Amino acid sequence: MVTAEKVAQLSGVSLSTVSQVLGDRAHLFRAETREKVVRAAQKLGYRPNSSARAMRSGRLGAIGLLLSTEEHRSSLFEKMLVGIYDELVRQNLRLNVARFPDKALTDEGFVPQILREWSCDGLLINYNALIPPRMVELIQNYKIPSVWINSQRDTDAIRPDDFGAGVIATEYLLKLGHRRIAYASYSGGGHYSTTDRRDGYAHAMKQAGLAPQIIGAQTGSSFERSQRIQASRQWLEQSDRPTAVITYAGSTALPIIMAAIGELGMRVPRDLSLVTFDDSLFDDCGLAVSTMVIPEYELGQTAARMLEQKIKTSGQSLPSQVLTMQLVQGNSCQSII
Amino acid sequence: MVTAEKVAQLSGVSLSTVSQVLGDRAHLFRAETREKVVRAAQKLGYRPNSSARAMRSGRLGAIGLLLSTEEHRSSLFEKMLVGIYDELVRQNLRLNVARFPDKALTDEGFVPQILREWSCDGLLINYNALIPPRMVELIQNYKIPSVWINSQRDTDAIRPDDFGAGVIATEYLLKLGHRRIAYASYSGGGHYSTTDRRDGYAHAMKQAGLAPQIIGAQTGSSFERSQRIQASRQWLEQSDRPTAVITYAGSTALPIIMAAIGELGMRVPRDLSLVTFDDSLFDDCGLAVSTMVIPEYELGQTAARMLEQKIKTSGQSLPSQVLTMQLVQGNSCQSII
DNA sequence: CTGAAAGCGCTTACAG
DNA sequence: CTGAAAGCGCTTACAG
Repeated sequence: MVTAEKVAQLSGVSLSTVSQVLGDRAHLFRAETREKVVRAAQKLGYRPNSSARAMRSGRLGAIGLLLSTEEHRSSLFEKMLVGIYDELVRQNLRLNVARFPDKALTDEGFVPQILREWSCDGLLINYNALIPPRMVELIQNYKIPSVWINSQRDTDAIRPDDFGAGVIATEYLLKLGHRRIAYASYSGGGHYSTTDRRDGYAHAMKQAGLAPQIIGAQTGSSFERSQRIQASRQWLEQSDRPTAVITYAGSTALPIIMAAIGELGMRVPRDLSLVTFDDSLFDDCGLAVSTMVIPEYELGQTAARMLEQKIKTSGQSLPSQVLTMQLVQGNSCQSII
Repeated sequence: MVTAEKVAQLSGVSLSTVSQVLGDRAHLFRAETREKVVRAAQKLGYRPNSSARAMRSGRLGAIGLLLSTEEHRSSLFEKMLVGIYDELVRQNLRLNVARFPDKALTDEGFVPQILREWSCDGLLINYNALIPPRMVELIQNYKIPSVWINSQRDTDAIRPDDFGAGVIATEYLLKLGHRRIAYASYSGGGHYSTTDRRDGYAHAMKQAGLAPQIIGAQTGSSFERSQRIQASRQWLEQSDRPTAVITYAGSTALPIIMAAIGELGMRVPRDLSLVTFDDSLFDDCGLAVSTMVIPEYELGQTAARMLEQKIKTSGQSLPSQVLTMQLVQGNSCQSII
């Protein structure tokens, strides 16, 4: 193992000189001394031990990202991760990823190692589903500065505005002249977005004096993938079928498209207008579906910023933030006026 | 900040007693002493400082995962991450994620912080595209124990057997009686899998005395998503169209399905058999496409194991591993015998 | 059965 | 302009 001590020996200066030259006090030393030290460090492949530094500074130089093992949409996940990471790089912080099942946390004895040891300056907590009470308790007990991602807490949380997005999507289709607008969701799940998007849609419909039409799984249940095309076909075949549909996610839109185009000979957007939610313009199948884009990158980035803030103020509470979603237009909507 | 010292004070014992009771020497102490210490630690919310421990042990207790910023399939990414993580938990290791663009590494002066500082015991390197020579150089220079994921290096690497999977997929369709089997890829990219899967297919075709038919983008180029349905339609309309197609990924299969089913009124598998590559059975659209499954979880898990091995033997070289892919059957293939 | 002391690798006042 | 020394929070041989 190469230590600063060894660099000092090789370059014939003291340990503290090495530290200062390689740190932010290089300007205090003669060019000659600096050169000697830098050359020796390079030759030996010296890398300062981050633990030693952390001990001195009292800061670990890392934050932890806590993930549930419950299913979550992975592309979302990656973009958020990148947003977090980019912000951390700016602050010279490392990113520690941890992950454990909700179930483990209901067990009284279980304390995950990221909480048990002091190895991060703060925590980003990304639980798409419900947050186990015991987790909140553990974190409060240990007084770890934390920010909750995708959570509806009043403080120290950040999430996208799912309700507002439901409204925006609906009003967009209303403006195109649609009246029979449905909302479809084939997956259940305890996350608030499942209800919020739907409620935003229903709210906008009622505002326009129209009756909401909800298609698909109710909260908690979920359609098997293999049944989704068939289920879509059923409601698409009815004579008073909607002229436009808002889908919970791209994965909801796909079987609907398959049923409409493949089985019933319909065209999009000629016979059916579509708007979906996703993390970017949903065009996996070659057809660009107009999308309410979840700002995953910004979510991650802002969460990281909030956490840095909290770490600086040793855990002081911050007001929660709600990020607006934007509609990105594809080729899946048509005016029927 | 709560230190072991404070726990010692509160419980009226010495610092070293606290350390030993909370460590793995608890059995050496009287039950009464143990209780006192544990209670005090709990009351104060004591968490041992991992840096201090790391300094003593000479091991950081963490490994680093290096990611390229170049596009990669995100769901793959998540499963691999989980495989890595599960294995690390078993060894009580933390996971540090880092990420930087290939371009940055061509810059002579740039050394990413995960390499510049000594903050991990070893590195998992996941570059789907080409590995910048400078990165290899940096890692060798610093003598960091490393394992390369998705790389064709002879040592210290792990990857799935893309060539073999191409063969398996083709032989499966041959056995079902297909002769006009095509291979389709709409994306380019420098990764070896692009060529290996195709070459495996071509190899199996030639073995069977048949001429390979490659459809779509050649290496390096890539079809825009919006053109993929149209492109698919073109080759599907020809009179001698293939009866079966192997696609590079699910994202290649989707527009083909859309063109076949939606535009040409074909059925799968009646009029066209499909096999694809993906990280799990590809049924996004409600139709289960038979899939050569990339063992992402095992890839991550095994890579982590290899790295742990290397860390123990202070970086000694390990032979590379190649993981076989399995065919998971959906409803997209039909015998035509 | 418990405690005093050394030391892991650094940084930073302080002395010269 | 450079160096000796203290100390960050732990663990572990060693003494008692």
